[in-house]
Parts: sequence; structure tokens; C-alpha cells
Amino acid sequence: MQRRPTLADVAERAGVSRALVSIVMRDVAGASDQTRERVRRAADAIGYRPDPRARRLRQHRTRLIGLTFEAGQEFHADLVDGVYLAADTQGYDVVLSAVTPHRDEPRALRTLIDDRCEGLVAIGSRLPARELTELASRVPLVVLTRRVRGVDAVRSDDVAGAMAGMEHLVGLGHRRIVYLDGGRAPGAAERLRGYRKAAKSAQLPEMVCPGGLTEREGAAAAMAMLESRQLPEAVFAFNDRCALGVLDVFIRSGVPVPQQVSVMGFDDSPLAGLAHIQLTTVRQDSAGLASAAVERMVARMDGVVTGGSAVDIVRRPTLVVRGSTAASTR
Amino acid sequence: MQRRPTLADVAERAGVSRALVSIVMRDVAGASDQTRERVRRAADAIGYRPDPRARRLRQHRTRLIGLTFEAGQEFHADLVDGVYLAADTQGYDVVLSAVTPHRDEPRALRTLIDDRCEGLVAIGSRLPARELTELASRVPLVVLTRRVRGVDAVRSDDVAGAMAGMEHLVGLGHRRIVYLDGGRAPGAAERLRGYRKAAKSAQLPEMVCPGGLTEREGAAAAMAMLESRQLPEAVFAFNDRCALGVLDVFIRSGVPVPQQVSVMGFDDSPLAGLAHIQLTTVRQDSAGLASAAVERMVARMDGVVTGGSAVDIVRRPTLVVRGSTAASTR
DNA sequence: TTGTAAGCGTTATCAG
DNA sequence: CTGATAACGCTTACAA
Repeated sequence: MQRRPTLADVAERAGVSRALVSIVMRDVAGASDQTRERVRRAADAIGYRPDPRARRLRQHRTRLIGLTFEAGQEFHADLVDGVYLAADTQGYDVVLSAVTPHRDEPRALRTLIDDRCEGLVAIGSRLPARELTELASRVPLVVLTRRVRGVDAVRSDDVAGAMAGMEHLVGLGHRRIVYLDGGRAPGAAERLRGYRKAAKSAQLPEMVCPGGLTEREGAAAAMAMLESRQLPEAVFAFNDRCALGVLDVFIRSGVPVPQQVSVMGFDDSPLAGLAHIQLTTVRQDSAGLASAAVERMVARMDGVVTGGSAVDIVRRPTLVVRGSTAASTR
Repeated sequence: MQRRPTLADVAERAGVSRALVSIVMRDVAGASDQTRERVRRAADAIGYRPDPRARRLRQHRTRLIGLTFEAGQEFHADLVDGVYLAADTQGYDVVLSAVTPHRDEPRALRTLIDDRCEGLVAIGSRLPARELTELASRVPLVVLTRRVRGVDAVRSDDVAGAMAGMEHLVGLGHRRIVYLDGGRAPGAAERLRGYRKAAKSAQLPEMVCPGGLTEREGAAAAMAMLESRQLPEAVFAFNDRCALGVLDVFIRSGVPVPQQVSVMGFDDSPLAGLAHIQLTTVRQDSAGLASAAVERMVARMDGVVTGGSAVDIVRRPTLVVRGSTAASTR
């Protein structure tokens, strides 16, 4: 394996100065078309690719956005895709840093800072608000899918989303609606608030159960409902994963959905739309959230935004009605 | 926001040369304990963190392993975690590059090369073998979860895994076993081979259907089976996602699993083990695969391995028996 | 339009 | 053990 060609190699081959090669490679003004052509040819001939490290070392700005996410989470994956896309159109590069079982969030964030990212986007951060504000004081930070006082946040309007879901269920004639809460997960407090608000305004009893995060928890909650005296008319789960657990247990137990019980989720994960599942749910606008986060980030990094003025950007989610919910037949 | 402190700042504050600071920060020999202590204090005091870009620019080696993966795939996430861990213990850093709907694999790989990664690990690459061999000729490359002639590969022994699954089913007394094939997915050809081999040696009829990749395809296949004259005794799906689709359709249609039909998957995804699912499956050793890939990568990068001698490292998967399979009662 | 030279923040070499 | 100096690959004044 050979040494990789450098800018100097291109310069020599093209018979020009390194400065000119630099100008040509960056597509900026300052070189004749003829020279441009010659340099390009030389670069292609030896397979030259500029070294981004050296470039960023020299320039004052790195134009790097650090992004933390949880690998394996489908919604996070959608957001990652959106951030890549939005950053690209804004002329920024993205550095990924995954949070995994063996790599906690502080570590993921630290590596991004060490890599001289100009700003950090944290998807679904689970850090205490105190640590996030401290972090935000040191580097531009945008938190995705969670609200944190004093820190730029971009998230779905979870209150409105939960209320939309409730209005759908109420409109179908349901009154005994169980909500499976998401605990300390990002957005959980807001969705619960939306449920409560809607229940109150429709004068329904509040029926909140813990454990709305995973398939397992949803399944357990459904089991518990089966053992109780009376099934609710509808179950509204904190997320789709939980709703799928509920669905599965009901169907295995011979409880027809939606004839006897309506089930609805939140997120519109890929599974929700499958032909045999048809889960009614609330869709978050991942592309919109991602681009909003990047735009805010860029504004901060470009110095448009000065200091402590944190924003809380909220995007309205949309109700997706499918087959797992229907009018009450009881 | 201030300029970040540099090594020179530390040197000045500690009253020593930059070379000494470098020595201390890298924890190498060549400085007295007293100096070490003083430098450390100065560094901490001003919050100095070395710039990895400058470091890598100067050193000949970057000690960077580039890793491509598909965001949102749970099995990929497990492998990412494993690669992070293994690389860390070997003293290498990992650069992530996700393959997403808006970012294809060639692009993901290209950015890693531009970033001067010394070697590339590609999880579940879908590139044509020709392109992979070409790539491998330019940079150390290890492909995970797929076999490619002439390229270092680390994967599960899919043939053995499928055979183990079949032996389990045959041992339960099943003879009419449908296999849902994974098409061109990594490992699909091997698993099909394993099925065929086992079917042949047990003198069973070969019953192979296409469409074993997603829940949707599994569901469709199950529908088709329900419409046919006679249900098979067991269904062996290419992966868990497909098996879950099968399971779901059967249960909704009132076909008891495993009493009437046994269902088994492949991968042992997180969903498979849920209390209400209990899918019998074949587990891939993600940690073992990841560390094997990294070890091979390091051997190549450190120059222990010279050139065209590609290896095909295979790790045995393990059968995980749960409740979705049982002896034939017919 | 083109070339020269300095510098980004490190590490490596080589004297002292 | 310590310090000066060059070099990594690139960009950017500034001069020609």
C-alpha cells in the first residue's frame, strides 16, 4: 500500500503552486479555467482526495455537527437520516456517536467535543437537565425529542399529539380509556398531560397505568387488564412498541381488536403500518424535527444567536388512523 | 466562547516545553514524576483536551477504524456496540458512518476513507462482490455477516445454524417444514443451504418459499399457507422479523402455535424473547463476531497480514429453544 | 492570475 | 530528563 497522495503531489504533477491547487479543490475564485482544468486532471490522475483533518486544523471552523443517538432505535435512525440530510444542505458535516450498552451518553458526548465539533445534537438525551444546561453553556447544544429548560430543544408537540389521539378515541364513543404511561422517557410527561387534559375536557375517568415503554411492559399491562373485572374500551399506549405488546396479548387471548377493545400507539414505527397490524397511531415528523434542529444549530454556530436565549421548537404530530381502533359496539 | 486551550497553553502555564507536555499527555516515558504532576495540574486547570486531528496529522498512523452500519437495525446495533468495545481494548478509535435512505453505502464508505481510517469494517454490506474486492485492494476491509470471495469476512456459520434449527424441528417429529428464504440478504444463501442439507439427510420434502425478510413478507407467506389445502407442520423463517409476521397471522387466524404449527426464526432479536412471543430461534454471537472482525482488522493494519490472503472467519450460532416450537400432535 | 511563506496543534528527532 | 526545531497536509494572507 502506497502513501496517499497529498495536495503537494497534485501541485507538482500539475506544475503549479500548492495554493492554486487548494483554490481549485475548494472551488473558490482565484484561478483561470485553464489552470483549474489542469489541476483537476492531475488530481484525478493520482486519485487525490483532500485530508479533511488538515483542512479543519488550518481553518478556524470545523463545520462539524456532533450527533448522539441510540443505535437500534428506529425512530432515532429516522432522525439521524434527517440530520445527515439537513446538515449536508447547510454545508456541514456530521460526526456520529452512538450510545450503546457499553458506551454511555457522557462518553458519547465527550468524544464529540474532543473531535472539535462546533455544535452537538443529542437525540433523546437522558442526562439530567442540570448536566445538559452545563454542557450547553460550553458548546452549542440542541436536544431532540425532549424539552429541557434553558437548552435549545426541538420536539414534537406531545401534548397535542396525545390530545389528538384521545379526541379520535372519544369521537369513536369510548369513555373508559386506559393510558399506559412512559415514565421518565422523553415526551412522556407531555403525552400524559395531553391524555389528562383530553380526559378532563370530555369528562372521562382518568385511568393511567405505568409501564408503557416496551413490548414486554405492554404485554404485562394487557395481562393485568384481562385479569381485572372489566376490560377498558380503549388502550392508548405511550408508544407503538408498547401498543404492539398489548395487541399481541389481546389477540392471543381471543379479545378481538378493535371490536371489543381499541388500541392505539404513538410514533408510527415501521411495524405499525403492516397489513396485519394496522395500528392507529400518532406520527412524529422526523424529517421536520431533524431539519429544525440543524437549522437552529447552524444559527447558533454561525453566531446569529448569541447566548442564553434557549428556544423550544415544537412540531405538530399527525394522527394516523388505521384498523386497530373503531367505534364502541358495547 | 473562548479559544480552546492548546498544548502550548499548558506548556506555558506549567513552565515547561511543549514536547514535555506531549510526553505527559500521552503517558509515555521521558518525564520526571514531578514534571508529570505539574503538567497534569496545569492541563486540568485550564481544561485542556488534546486535539485528535492534530495528533493524527502528525503521527503516521491514525488508529482509526471506519464502521458502516444500517441505523435502526437492532442486530447491527449489537455489532456496533461490540466493535466499539473491541476497538477500544485494542487501542483504536471507531468512526461511524450510517447507511440510511438518503445516504447510500458507497457514500458511507467514501467518507470513511476520506477521513483517513486505516481500515474499514462493513456490517451487512450489500455491495457487489466485485466492488468489495476492489475496495479491499485499496484499504484493509472486513465484511461482517456476509461472505465475499477474496475479502476478509466474519460471519455466523449460517449453514450450521439453519441445520441446527432443522434438527430441532425434525427431532420434534416434523416432516413438512416450510422454509421462508431471505433472497439476496447476507447469509441467506447459506441458511437455505443448511435447510436443504438437513432436509435431504432426513429425507424430507423441500418446501422453500420466497419472502423471508420482513414482517410483511412473513405475514403474506402465512396468509398464502392458510389459503392452501394443508398447513405445514412447521415454518422456519430466514429471520425473526419474518417469523413474527408468520406468528401474528397464524394467531389472528386462530391457528394455535405451537400446537398446530411450529414456528422458528433466526437472529434472536430482542422481540423473540418476550414473554408472550417466546420464539424459538438461532442466536448469533454479536460480541464474538465484532471482536473477531476487529482482531482481524488490527492484524491487517498492524501489518501482520500482508496481502491477498483473505480469511473467512465463522462463528457457530446457538439454538435457542422457546415456546413457539413443539412436538407434532397430528 | 499566480507564487511565497507562515501557521493550525500536535509529535518526532535530536541535541544538551 | 528537558528543550529547540522540523514536520504532518492544508489554507490564507500577502506579494509578485
